[in-house]
Amino acid sequence: MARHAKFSNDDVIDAAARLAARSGPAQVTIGAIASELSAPTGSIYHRFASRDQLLGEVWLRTAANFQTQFAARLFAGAPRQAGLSAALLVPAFVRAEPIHARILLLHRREDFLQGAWPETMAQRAQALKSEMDTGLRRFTRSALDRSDSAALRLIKFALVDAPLAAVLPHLRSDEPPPPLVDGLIEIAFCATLDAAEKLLPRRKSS
Amino acid sequence: MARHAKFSNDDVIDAAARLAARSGPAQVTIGAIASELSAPTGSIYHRFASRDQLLGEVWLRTAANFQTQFAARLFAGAPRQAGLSAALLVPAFVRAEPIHARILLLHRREDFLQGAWPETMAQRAQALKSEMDTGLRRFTRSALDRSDSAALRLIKFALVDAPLAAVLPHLRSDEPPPPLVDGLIEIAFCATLDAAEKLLPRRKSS
DNA sequence: ATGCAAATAGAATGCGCGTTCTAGAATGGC
DNA sequence: GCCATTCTAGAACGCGCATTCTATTTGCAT
Repeated sequence: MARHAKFSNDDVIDAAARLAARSGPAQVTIGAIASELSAPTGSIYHRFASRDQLLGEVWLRTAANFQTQFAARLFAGAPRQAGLSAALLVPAFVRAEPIHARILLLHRREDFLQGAWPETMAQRAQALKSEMDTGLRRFTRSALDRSDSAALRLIKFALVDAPLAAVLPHLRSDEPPPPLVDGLIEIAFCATLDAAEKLLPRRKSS
Repeated sequence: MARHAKFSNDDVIDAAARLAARSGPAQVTIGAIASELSAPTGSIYHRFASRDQLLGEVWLRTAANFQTQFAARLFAGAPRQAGLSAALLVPAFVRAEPIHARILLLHRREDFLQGAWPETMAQRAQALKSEMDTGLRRFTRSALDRSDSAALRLIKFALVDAPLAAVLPHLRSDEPPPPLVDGLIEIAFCATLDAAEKLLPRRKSS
């Protein structure tokens, strides 16, 4: 019925993702994507209604990819084991998919879309966020037998914040994190969970 | 001899800093600064040769401010005490000067000046970086009696990366970090230094 | 073969922002 | 009081980029 697309939807997203990972979302101009693909600028708009739609898609696809793996690890086995495995996903993800990792961890969501997100994408972003929130809450209950905000904060530090911190310098220099990084994450994870069990009384909801 | 300046050099930097902290360096346009000051755009250029010069100044002033305090704490007393005190400067700085903290910790240096830094500012930035590097190296020697890269990486995690991670969620939501955050930082700091003393043999330079 | 749907192709448009330019006003030394 | 100097004031310019518009091409259904 019609001419075949030379540049697929994913071709465009991939090109945008490469640019974003390399030099940040601000450098992802329609012109830059076009020349990365050797395509004319107009063709981009046959796939995406606007630059915002495209950049939002880049971010959402990457975030969903990471969160799926994270959630899978978080509930595979005994809490302590599974939690550590989830925490160690962070450096593993950085090594396996440095482009996606740089997109997700090196830039803030607001740098992709400065203004408001298009309605349907805002919903998808919100869905990802609640998914992560309820996952962490569920994990906190199973690991500490509590779900107050202090317990949640501790778990989030052990599972997300500390791994991110350990990996960040290597993301910035764009080199794979050395094995030592996994050690740092494990140290922080164990120390935080030990402290949580020691300091926080169980079965109390402050 | 001449007319008095209505807007001082620091007035301009402060206005730019407020805007950068509130909505990121990309939103710090000359027009935005001007309207923040109720000044005409032209006046900005009587103080700074270009937007790059101004934004660079914002970043450098903030970084120098933080680093001075950090270095002071790092060598005030016994290593373990002093190190913890330096690590805890991070949340203290966020509470005391949220604007400067957001500028320094929430955005990357490259988001302030995308291209190359003006020569003299590049030198000042480099000087700050080496100052921090040698400070950390000196601290590593005094705390662990080593200065190989593994020891340095551990110390940097305990002193910089982990505190940053603990504070980051609160910077994003623009609320002062609760006291619990100091606890997290202390836990990570002590665990990392304990592990370093246990795992790394002393007086070896790998 | 032929027409139409859906692409490619890239020039044209409009806008936002950094920077510069022109005018007018204040200040202090003479 | 007058001049040189340095500011305020804001309009004007030019460039880069998102978006749109006008061809032109392609391939399947008929």
